Amino acid sequence: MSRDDADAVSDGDHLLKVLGALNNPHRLRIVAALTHERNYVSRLARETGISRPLLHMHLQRLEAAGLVTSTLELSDDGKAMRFYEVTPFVYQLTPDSIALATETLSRTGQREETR
Amino acid sequence: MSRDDADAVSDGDHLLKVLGALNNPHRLRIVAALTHERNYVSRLARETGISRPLLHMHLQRLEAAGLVTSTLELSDDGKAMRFYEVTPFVYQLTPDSIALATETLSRTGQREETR
DNA sequence: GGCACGCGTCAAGAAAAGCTGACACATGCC
DNA sequence: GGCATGTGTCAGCTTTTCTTGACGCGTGCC
Repeated sequence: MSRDDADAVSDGDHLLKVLGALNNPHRLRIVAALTHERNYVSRLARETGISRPLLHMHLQRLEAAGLVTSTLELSDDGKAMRFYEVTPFVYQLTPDSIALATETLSRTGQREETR
Repeated sequence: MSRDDADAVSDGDHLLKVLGALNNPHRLRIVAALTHERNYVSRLARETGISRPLLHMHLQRLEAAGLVTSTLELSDDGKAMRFYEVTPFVYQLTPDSIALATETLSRTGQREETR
């Protein structure tokens, strides 16, 4: 992760990405589930009732926004498993923090891509 | 608006609506602009470079989420003008606050409609 | 080998969000 | 009247986002 100043959002594009990552009921549930315990995708899929391909995509979105992280681990019986866990993020949303973040927002409707 | 406990989000559906309202560069700019000064739509449209129909729609979304409010006023020369201003909202986004809000989230992918 | 369980990806359809260009209405001013 | 400025709405197109149903790959176990 490249940012430690989690509070007071300073980068508009990043804020937008976080908002986009959180703007979905499934993803909120996923964050909630991972807050209780780290988990690997197949199990998380079963517990949340989300299909694997879909869950995969949602996790990607969350990870791209830096809200969760993943690590590939090997279970006792040799299976590769990807574990996800939430990062301890803190974002304060107020008119002022938004006004501030807006100053560092790239042009108009430009959907930012951090490839 | 029906909620005064702006901090600590407790209602999942409401949180989702706020996130959705903020998840857009134009709307962030609008909030920022209104933070500096209240404004009426036509002028705001000129200043932000957003077309009126579009701005209108964005303002509706923001208002529906309770982030801005509007009042219809009459200018000196008798024209009806709709003024918008931001509400002093405060939302804290953390894994825990989200986990909490998730408990009061309506079924799965159900996009809430507060008609 | 066949089955269970993990990982991941792709194509394609369905649904939601974003945006534009009319259009309608009202008032004040020259 | 004609023009400027304000309000609002609607139809329809474009772009994103969401979602599902195949696939492919690998390992351990009976």
